[in-house]
Amino acid sequence: MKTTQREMNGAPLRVRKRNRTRRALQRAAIELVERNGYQATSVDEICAEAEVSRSTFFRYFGTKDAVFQSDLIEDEVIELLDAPGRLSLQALEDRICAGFAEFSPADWDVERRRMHLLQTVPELRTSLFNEVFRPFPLAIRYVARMLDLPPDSSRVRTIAGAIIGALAAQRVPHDNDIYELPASMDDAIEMYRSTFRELAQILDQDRLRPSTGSGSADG
Amino acid sequence: MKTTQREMNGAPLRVRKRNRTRRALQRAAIELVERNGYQATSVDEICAEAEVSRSTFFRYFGTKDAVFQSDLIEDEVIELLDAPGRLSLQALEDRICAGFAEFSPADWDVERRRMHLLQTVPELRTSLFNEVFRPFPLAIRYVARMLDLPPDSSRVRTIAGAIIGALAAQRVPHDNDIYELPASMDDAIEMYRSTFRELAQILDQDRLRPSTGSGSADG
DNA sequence: ACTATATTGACACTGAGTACCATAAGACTT
DNA sequence: AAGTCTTATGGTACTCAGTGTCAATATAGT
Repeated sequence: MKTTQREMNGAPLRVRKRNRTRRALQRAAIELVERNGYQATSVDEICAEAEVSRSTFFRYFGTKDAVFQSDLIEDEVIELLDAPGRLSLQALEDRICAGFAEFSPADWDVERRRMHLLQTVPELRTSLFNEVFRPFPLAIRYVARMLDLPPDSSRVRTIAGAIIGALAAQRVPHDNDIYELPASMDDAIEMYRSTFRELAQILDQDRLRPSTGSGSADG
Repeated sequence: MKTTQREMNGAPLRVRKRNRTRRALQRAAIELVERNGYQATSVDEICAEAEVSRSTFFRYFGTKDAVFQSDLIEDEVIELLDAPGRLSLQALEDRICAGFAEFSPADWDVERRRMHLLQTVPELRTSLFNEVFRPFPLAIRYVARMLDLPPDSSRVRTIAGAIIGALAAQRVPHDNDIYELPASMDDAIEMYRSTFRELAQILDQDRLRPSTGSGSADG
């Protein structure tokens, strides 16, 4: 048996404390910015609210806006999408939605408020960009495998871009509108599935593979 | 006649000086960052190189990274796309490419180096994001008019997102690849046209309009 | 209890961005 | 050509984000 001092709850105390500090900072940051705005909230105030020192903040999050980046998704999704298996738009949809299923309701609440901030606070556009385009290489690989084409081919980039763009379109504000995330996870999943249905409709799936002779110049 | 002190060259001296200062700062910034990197280049150094004061820099560009944002495109393109006329993917392509035609070769050289920085310097991802999604509201309006659907409909968002995404895919780096802009404007235009051809192929244009009865739930 | 290591807090420093004011330079008037 | 209004510029002083270092503390394993 390896467990020496660790409590029964899975992870060792150090790790649990680390996670607690991390979440405390994230929650404090979100609440303060919701209340007072992004500019008006200094890192010092966030630290005071979370009861840790300035140094600690920057040790956890390299920058002020990093505290608003999600750390829930992605890692599992990446494994999920790179894993072997059936390759199709439908399978892609299923795998993405499966990723959501791991959210706890509490996580989802934080996630919603966080996303709301990303959309409304201009200074956080960077984070929004990262979240939108982080899946891009992933999409490239997936589409390339799906169509059995090289990942750097023009067609693969275009299709992957179209898919990412269509999904992002649900999250990127245009003009001054903002798009609230759905209240429940189930609604969120339904939103994604709905987008995929749209996508499946507008894509000419019979012609996704190159029709051998279109002679595209491949910039 | 309104011209009193102004020289013969069109714009008044003030405006010409302003443009000169602006371009001097942009050129200095690009050259310094190309040489020493983004972090290692301070605003003070850029000012020294361009021979203006710090205050002036921030009066021209609110932030350090704003000096790397393009001010050549967009305004004309917006008018171009919002203008009445034939509405189709082909027309969209033509109008976008027409926007490029206004670049001078010197402009294009700066533009290429600028875009290269945007792709390689992580700190400039924000700018890249802005450039990529600035046309988004425009695309929404255009697609809505093209399909005669309300701009906030789910289908319009999805299609506009797919178009923007496909175009952006040519410019957004994935993994560690970077994508050089074509050396000549003509090549650039050809790259865009090529992407539009791909897009036209993968989109099922017969089904872009809602087929009256697909009953999509519209998140 | 003892030791090694991870975590934290405090301090000092650089650079981005803001506010304010005095001055210089362009634009228009007579 | 001088006078005046307006706008662009430079300088100073300030706040806050972000980095580096070091000593102090808390935890894990023995």
